[in-house]
Amino acid sequence: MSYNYKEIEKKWQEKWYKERTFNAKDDYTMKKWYGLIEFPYPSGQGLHVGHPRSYTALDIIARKRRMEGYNVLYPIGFDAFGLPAENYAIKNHIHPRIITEQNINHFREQLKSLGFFFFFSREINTTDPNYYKWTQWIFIQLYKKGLAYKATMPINYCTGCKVGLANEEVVNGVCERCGSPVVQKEKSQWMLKITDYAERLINDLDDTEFLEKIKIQQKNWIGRSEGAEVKFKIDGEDEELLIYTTRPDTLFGATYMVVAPEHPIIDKLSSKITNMDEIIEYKNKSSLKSDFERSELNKEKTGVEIKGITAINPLTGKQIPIWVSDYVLITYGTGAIMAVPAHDSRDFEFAKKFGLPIIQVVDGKNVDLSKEAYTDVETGVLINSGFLNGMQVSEAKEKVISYLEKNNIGTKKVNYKLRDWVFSRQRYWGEPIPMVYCEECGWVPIPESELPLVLPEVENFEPGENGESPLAKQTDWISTTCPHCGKPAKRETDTMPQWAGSSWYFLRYMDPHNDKELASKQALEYWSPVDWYNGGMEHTTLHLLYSRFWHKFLYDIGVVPTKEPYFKRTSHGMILGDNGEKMSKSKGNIVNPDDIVRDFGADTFRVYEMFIGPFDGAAPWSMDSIRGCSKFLDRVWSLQDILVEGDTYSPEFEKMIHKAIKKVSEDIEEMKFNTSVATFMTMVNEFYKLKRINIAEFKTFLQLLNPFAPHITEELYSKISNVTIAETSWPKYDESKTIDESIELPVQINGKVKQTIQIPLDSTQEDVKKIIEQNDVLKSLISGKNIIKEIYVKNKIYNIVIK
RNA sequence: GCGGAUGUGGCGGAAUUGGCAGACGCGCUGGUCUUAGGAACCAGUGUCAACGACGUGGGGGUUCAAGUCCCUUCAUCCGCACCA
Repeated sequence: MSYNYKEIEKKWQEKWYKERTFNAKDDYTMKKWYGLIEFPYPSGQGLHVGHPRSYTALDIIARKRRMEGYNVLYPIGFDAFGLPAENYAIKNHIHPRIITEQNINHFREQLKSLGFFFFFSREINTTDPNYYKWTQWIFIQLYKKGLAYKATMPINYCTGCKVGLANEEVVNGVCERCGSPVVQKEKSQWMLKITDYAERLINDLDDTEFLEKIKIQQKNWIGRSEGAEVKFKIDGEDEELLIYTTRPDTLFGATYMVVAPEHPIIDKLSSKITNMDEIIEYKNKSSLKSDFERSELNKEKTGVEIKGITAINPLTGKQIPIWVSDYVLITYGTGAIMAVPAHDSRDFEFAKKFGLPIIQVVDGKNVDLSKEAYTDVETGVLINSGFLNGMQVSEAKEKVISYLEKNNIGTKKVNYKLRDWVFSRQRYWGEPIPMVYCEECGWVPIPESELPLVLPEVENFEPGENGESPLAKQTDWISTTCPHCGKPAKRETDTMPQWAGSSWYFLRYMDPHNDKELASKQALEYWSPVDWYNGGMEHTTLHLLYSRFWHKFLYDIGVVPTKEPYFKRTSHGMILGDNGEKMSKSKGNIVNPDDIVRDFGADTFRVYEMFIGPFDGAAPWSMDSIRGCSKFLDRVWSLQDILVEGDTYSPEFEKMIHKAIKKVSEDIEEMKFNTSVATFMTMVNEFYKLKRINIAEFKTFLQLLNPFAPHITEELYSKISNVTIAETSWPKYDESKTIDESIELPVQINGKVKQTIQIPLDSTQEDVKKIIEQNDVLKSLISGKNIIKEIYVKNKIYNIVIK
């Protein structure tokens, strides 16, 4: 028989959200716990079944923490700027604000229908001027500290969205959002100097409890490498070519140089270059290539020798040719390299193709330089390398760097793959960048007293022809006066990227209605840092890195009290369609959360998503399995039919309950929710086996299950108690009562289990042996055989080796 | 190419330090009750030539004992990708 989940869930949700049961307390002397999930983008499709996986997980932890006596903060909000609303606005001529508001209302109802512990009283919305006032304020602080700057540089330009993108938003040469090709375009952009924080963004990971794979991915993304910068003289000129290398030890093997097509030396020495036409042609060809084409063509190297100039290898003194090739990137290192074809596979390939000399400088076993480069680092001995001969690679690196530094031809240098953050978007639906351009004073931030700089109302949301922001057409709004000199000036028309609002939202939750500061000092002191942040792996190199950067900056200017925003970061796996593929409209395998709540109830939905598999892994949806969870809750409901009196655990169940408290308590901390649910199911099976459960047992069981299935458990609890589960304390277990006095010991003969015998806990080998000798089956197996060895591992196993 | 994972019944998945492989759920088989069953309950369910043997992607090794440790190999997924 099914319980009436519709009525019960509605009843408890009304109580929770109307009475604001979950609000954090303002008592800053209590121990606190701040749990955070990534706030959703309120898309028109509504909630996805993937959202509740993460939300339920931290909801469980939040509810447990509250029962453990913590002052809990588990907030929710909406990351509501973004392209889908804007694109919808362009198509349907509805203001994005209106669509966003509708979507948020829909999302909020959906979230409430799942009974989350969220504090809707603290709800935030990144598109609310009272919120983005502080996003703009942070930008101005960044500007004041020189961390926001305008630069004209080649940017990734999406031909579909007509907007500049950050490197992180370009996937396989196409736009992450719309899939259109991305090309390079020169544009004046606001940039944020995240590279200044590269070292700290790596090092401070040590102070956090992020999952190891998250730390590794961030470190790889930042891409720190140690090496040297070396100056190569241009023969007969007063010019030098600066290169970066991680293998300064191989300098004697540098037989040619390569510069990126965009390298300034080409223009600088154009009068000396004899094949300028050829070079220009090559430059043009490579600038037309999109990122996608460049990586597509990465098998076949192209390039042109720059004739008329040569460089001098500073160690050998020999003249070496300079080439231009797009396998060297202007954006990394110095945009120029020394090529050591013997020990770098790209240089090797290039040298082979163009017949350039290959000189081996590191000796190694089984090296065949006619086939491939020998790139094994840190092993091998230097040869053909003058004063480095005979040294190990690591030693040679040190020696050559000190030689370079002494002779002023090079320095030790650390490089990063991370680049500065392109912060401008030529779009309407984003935070206006609070800057004014004055012919006299240059860029000037608007006075902080004028914040927020509100988005102007516009009629037309289409981007301009030349990739201009829609705001560029708002001449009234653009015209202003310079805050510095008072002369006529123009506002910046670009807006901020979607990552802006989400880079600090967790701070606003601490004090969401403050109109004097982004949050009060006391609130920041008390709630910082976020204790536990769960989100998707896809945000590891974008949102997570950006927000750590902003937070470190806010720490530096004394706004926030901690170096790191998040103490612990975990991630959830994706929920796939029932065919094992990612849910998508085109595949027709989308599951709508509303349907699940309607057909099975929120509690079943929550329990199922926790039972579906290991939290960290991808898991396919299964309508059959969700029925199993529905059945389980029906059986929980029917436990009241076999309920008997009793205010202590009965002897039959005492062990099981203590063990379950331990197991579930530990599982929740380790996010092993699936095995917790299995524990609940086993318990219910046991109660039905004896056809009884007493009130004490029932109460504990309901408390343990409550974070997973809050509605049904509160309803059942209300029938036997006049307090709610939320007001009770998390059950405690007695370690001694989780241990059995008598255990089943497997006995093996030659490693195969033949019998299990009952023995008292902690029996000695002699005692166990006596029992074995009285066992007929074992006796007959051993008799007449030669016992070679007997192994007894206390309370685990007894193995007899016979011949 | 580099980095990160994963591989266990028909399916989703369990399994402290190496110590009874397959918990829990789905599905399936048989039964009970029912006018009926996409309901409930009971029993069974790794494989096979079944009182035994074999079984955690494949091959090898260490060990009294390996899903777990070591070597090697294959497959799949994810992230990055000419980063010097």
